[in-house]
Amino acid sequence: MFRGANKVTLDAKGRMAMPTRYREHIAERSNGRLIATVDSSDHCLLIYPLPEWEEIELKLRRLPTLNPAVRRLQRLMIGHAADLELDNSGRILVPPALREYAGLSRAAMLVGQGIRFELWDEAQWNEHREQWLKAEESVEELPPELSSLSL
Amino acid sequence: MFRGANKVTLDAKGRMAMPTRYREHIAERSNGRLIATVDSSDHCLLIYPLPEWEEIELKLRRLPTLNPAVRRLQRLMIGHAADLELDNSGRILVPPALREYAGLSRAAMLVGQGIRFELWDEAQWNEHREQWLKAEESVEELPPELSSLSL
DNA sequence: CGCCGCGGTGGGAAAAAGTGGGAAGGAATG
DNA sequence: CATTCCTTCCCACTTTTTCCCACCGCGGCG
Repeated sequence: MFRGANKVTLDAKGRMAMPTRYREHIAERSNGRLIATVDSSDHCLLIYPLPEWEEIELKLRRLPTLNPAVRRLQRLMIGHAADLELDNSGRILVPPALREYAGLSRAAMLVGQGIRFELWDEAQWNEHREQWLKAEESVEELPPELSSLSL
Repeated sequence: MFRGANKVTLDAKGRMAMPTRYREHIAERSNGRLIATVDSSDHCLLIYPLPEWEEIELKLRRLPTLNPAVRRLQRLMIGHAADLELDNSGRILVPPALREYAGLSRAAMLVGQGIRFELWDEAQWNEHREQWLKAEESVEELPPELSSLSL
């Protein structure tokens, strides 16, 4: 499982060094193969080991093609998915189109989220983080999914 | 499986280079033979390897012929299907009628969607993409197919 | 306090992919 | 039957991408 927020940098060619503590797990889980795609609700990227992504893709493809909401989600997620591979130095090359979508320049945050990572531009990550904290403070009514949660 | 968005160009003769990473799969799956047809709901083209298309065509032909919506879909999809073949340089020649339907000039996007590709005029792809993203932001009520999805 | 090693970073060279042009073959029309 | 136009195939050039190597900095250990 991937956890924790890591400060990472993208070099001029768009390469990002995967923090070493994840490399072994990725290597044995998926032979160094990852999939990056866009997050449809925030301007950040989602990065999955290949096997995990394939399950997601299957779920998406099984949905009815002629439903507009389904089609939209398929186009965004499958349509923007890029194959990535760890190179000999443990880096991945983030394609220009995805970099642009997430507003990635040099300073970025790689955030572990269980089966996947999220990759944020560092400044945007910090902004959103502030907002999430504020939102939690001023919560009055919890949605039913959360009201019975024990943490 | 096909995924990801690829910037491609149609040259003056209407030829499009298939990105190399897909070529091998297409070559062994269908011997380089593809079918292009129109998308009935958006002005883009759908491109299938021949075996996949044949299944789709079968599904379409099995539907009740007297239903007007069925008839319409059959006429659009089967009626516009064109045989394509990868040439020695890995390019396909997109017929003028289909180019016109999708408003294709020079800059285009080839978008992997599982068993098929979608081919969009680049400008139109970008416009639609903006709209889809906006729609995702302002989602209030998820359709039942999506409400329990975990990605 | 210094040296050794690993992780991170950058740049350069070789290979491959994309693009365009040209020539040859075939079909259609006058 | 000949000429012209269109299509298809092939070759060569340019640009991009990928792979590899070297350097730098920090941290740990002797």
